[in-house]
Amino acid sequence: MAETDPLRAAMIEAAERQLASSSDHEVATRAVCEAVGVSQPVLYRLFGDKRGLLDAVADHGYERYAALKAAQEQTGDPVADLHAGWDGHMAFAKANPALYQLMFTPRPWSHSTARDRVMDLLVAALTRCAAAGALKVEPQTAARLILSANVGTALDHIARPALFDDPALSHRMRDAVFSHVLTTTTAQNDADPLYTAALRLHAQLDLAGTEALEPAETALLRRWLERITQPGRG
Amino acid sequence: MAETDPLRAAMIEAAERQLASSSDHEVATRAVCEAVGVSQPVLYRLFGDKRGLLDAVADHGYERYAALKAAQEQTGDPVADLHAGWDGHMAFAKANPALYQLMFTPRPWSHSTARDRVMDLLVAALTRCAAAGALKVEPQTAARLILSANVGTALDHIARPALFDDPALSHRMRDAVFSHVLTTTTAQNDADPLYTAALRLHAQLDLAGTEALEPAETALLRRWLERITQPGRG
DNA sequence: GGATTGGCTATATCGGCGTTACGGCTACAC
DNA sequence: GTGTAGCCGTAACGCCGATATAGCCAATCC
Repeated sequence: MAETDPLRAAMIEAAERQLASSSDHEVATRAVCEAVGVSQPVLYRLFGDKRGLLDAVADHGYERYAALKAAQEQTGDPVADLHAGWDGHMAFAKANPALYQLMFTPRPWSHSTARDRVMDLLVAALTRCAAAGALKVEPQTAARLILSANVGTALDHIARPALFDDPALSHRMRDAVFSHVLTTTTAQNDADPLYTAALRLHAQLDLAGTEALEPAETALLRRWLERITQPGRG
Repeated sequence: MAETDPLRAAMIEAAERQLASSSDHEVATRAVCEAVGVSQPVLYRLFGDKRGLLDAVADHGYERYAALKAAQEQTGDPVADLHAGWDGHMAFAKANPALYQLMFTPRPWSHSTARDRVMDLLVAALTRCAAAGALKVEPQTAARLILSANVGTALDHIARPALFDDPALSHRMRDAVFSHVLTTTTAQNDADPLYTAALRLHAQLDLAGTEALEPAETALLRRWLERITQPGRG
């Protein structure tokens, strides 16, 4: 977090600019060096490698992504925030396609944590939904489903020449995944009330904790709840 | 289809081999040339460009993909075939991750038609479902949804260190998307009977055609059906 | 039958890339 | 003042994609 090196930040921004403007989504170390007026060895001292530079660019992209999300998730309704989060994700992908691919497409030997941190954000938003009793599955599982669908839809959007039927596709996918992850809002679909109640309590413990139980007791309770919501782990 | 140039095929296979074995999912034109015993100008004569070679590798990957699918979709039940198709897609991605990314990840300036042809295959499978009255939306829309979800899930699978919970995630996603695209098999969910009947008739016309109407009449009928199933297009 | 010509090949090369060894510079320690 | 340690730029290495050039071989034509 203490990213106070101005030179490092300048090189990251230059790299991101060149990544966005280059026609083949490629960036040359020489170009970013002479863009900020330094020579190549400083790049290798700061980032160690070209991959290190790209990882830093991806992490910087996460910072912007997180800032964009923090400026938006303010509603009291967590499922409304979840819907807005999906649309914000798609907007981010459409606005910065090259950076998006750098962040969310699998790169070999990548040490960037952008994707994992995005998923942490999503898990947090989903935990708030679970605390409100709106989640049918564990937040981790739901997050992985939602993020995968979001990435797939965004990459499809990037690959196409940006045809006309964009938002319809995205919203269709969003509804499809959400309806398999969220409880139906109109009629409280309690197919397995014990399961959903355990999920809800677990999320509440994650969010606020409790002072009524000792820490050891709370930990044991969490394990019991996990055994209810993850029956396969014995 | 008349791909009878053995040298071209050998170079494509060499490139695919090196792509799969290289740690960074990269391939060098020099390496594929000396792997088949020719020099670089023949590569540029045959493929014009490195991108041309990669496009050819991607298209060859589609050939294997299509062969794998043709050897499998034999059941009389089209929705069962659709489920098997999803699982086959995931298996293909798991078996050849580098080739999969080459085929399904957006590359700038790519002239490969692998992704489009995969979607054509999917549209055909979905048209069979629509002819059986099992589809709720147009085959094109359903295909784009399914393919996007499939790619997103497969890339998530590739990015992760291949943890344990693989098939559960994939099948969850599959069920989520399919249930928003297929009619519920247990109870014939005819929320909009006219719409679904129009879809079904359109698919039947695509599959078999009709001799009861003149060609011009059939064409007009198709346009009417499309106006029913795509009310936004005026 | 021998010269010619056109297609195809390999050699050699160019410019650019990622990466690093090396020498010089500055700033501080004693 | 002198030694020293860290930092920087210059220059170079090896690899890559792409190409100009020259040689080869076979078919063709007089």
